[in-house]
Amino acid sequence: MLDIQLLRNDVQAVANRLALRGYVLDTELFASLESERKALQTRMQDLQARRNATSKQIGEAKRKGEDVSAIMADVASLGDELKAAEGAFEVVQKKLDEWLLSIPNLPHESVPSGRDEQDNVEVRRVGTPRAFDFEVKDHVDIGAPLGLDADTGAKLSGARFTVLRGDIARLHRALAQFMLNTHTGEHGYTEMYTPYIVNDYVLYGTGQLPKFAEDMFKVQKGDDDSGTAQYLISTSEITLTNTVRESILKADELPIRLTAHSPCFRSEAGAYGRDTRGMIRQHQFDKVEMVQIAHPDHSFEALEEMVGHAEVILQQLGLPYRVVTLCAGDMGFGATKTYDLEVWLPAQQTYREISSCSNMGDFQARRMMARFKDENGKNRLVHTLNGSGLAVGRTLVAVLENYQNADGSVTVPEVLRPYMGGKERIGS
RNA sequence: GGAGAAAUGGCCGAGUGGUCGAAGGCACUUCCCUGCUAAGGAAGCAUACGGGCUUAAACCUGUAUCGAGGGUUCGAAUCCCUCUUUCUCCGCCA
Repeated sequence: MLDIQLLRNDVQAVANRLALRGYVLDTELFASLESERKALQTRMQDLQARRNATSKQIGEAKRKGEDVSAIMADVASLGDELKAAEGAFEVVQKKLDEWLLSIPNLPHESVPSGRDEQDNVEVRRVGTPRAFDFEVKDHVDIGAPLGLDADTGAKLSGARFTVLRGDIARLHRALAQFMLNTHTGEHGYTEMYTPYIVNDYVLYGTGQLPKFAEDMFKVQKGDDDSGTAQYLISTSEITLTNTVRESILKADELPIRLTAHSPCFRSEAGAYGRDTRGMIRQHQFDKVEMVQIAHPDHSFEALEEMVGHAEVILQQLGLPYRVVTLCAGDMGFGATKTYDLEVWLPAQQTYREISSCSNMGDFQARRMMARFKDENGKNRLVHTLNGSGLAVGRTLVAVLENYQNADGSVTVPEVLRPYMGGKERIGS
């Protein structure tokens, strides 16, 4: 959520920044809602002040044993007037809030302009794609004999669900363990285990709601759909970031670095027909997530660091990748700046997203009311960052494809062998 | 699922329908006093939003907030209803 003061002070500047990401800000709507709000709020507060003053008078008069019927008659109609004013104010305030919640974040100055992924800017390439002296297979063909079982997944749950068995299931687990151990052991993150089902207001905090309900899985207890709506998390960014909601942190607690391994559930509405083959795009996938709660003055340094943390995983796994800065038009709703890490997939002869690291600025903090007491004792909003470190399913895909051998086996990357009982290859 | 108890500021804790944004204590900040450690004294110390003033802040002023939402009332922390959470006991359960 944007700071409404920013809009009040200079709507046009905000509109211009938002235009960079292809968002058209309805400045006229804002102007009319604001003037309405102002008039109604002033009126409501005046009435409240009058009510309070009169009530106080009545209290004093009664204490002295005086007759209060005259004053009572005076305020007889006040209650109704006040009720009407409050009602009208709430309607406008709610409209204003909803509108504000639907506006994406402002891109940082360092973000390249552009419409879509065509305009993203490559920052660096690391590692050299391996030269194969045989015909490479994609992960589906390599994985099938090793226990990657899309048919059983479909039988149980439908398209975009996969069953893993045997060594390949273990390799999948090994990847998550390795990532988690690296972030906790080397990068200073605290390991977290969090709920996979969350209340709807939590999703307002991180920005999935109100706009992106169709991307989520909604759940209910038994057949009871009354009460607070609940959703499966689409990323543990949601739970990790919201751990600081509605709290006032101490400045010396920052930055808070949290990591978790969790499943992620996404409906993939609007992705019909895309990446239908294999494990690239699933309704359920595992991810090791990194979240930082940062001091606003240092959040962009923290972003660079976090990208580095994700890169370490790729480097240690020996996977070639590149880093791109997303252009304004390709960034997610709440981001001020985003780097994507893309891993080399030999079967597709291309780099595919495996991690996305974003600085959300104070956008989520404002929605969550997450603050800290600064050096002067003032409460300020924190900045929040999140990044995949990494998407486990896609990392599995990358390992299978990059480490495949001519005989159909797959070499286990060295750093994973301790997690695989010392095994050097699977499927031979 | 059943029965009962509870929810007040950073923390503890008082609160009779009226002068209560809320006693008191702890913690914290500033100052004073005291020749160390310690102790004593004074003041300050919630959040959000509106309006005024302002480049801005400070400041002044108003409103709201005592788990949440409704209601009764001229007036609610206090009375009524619903919900949430926590604790205790019983049942069920990985």
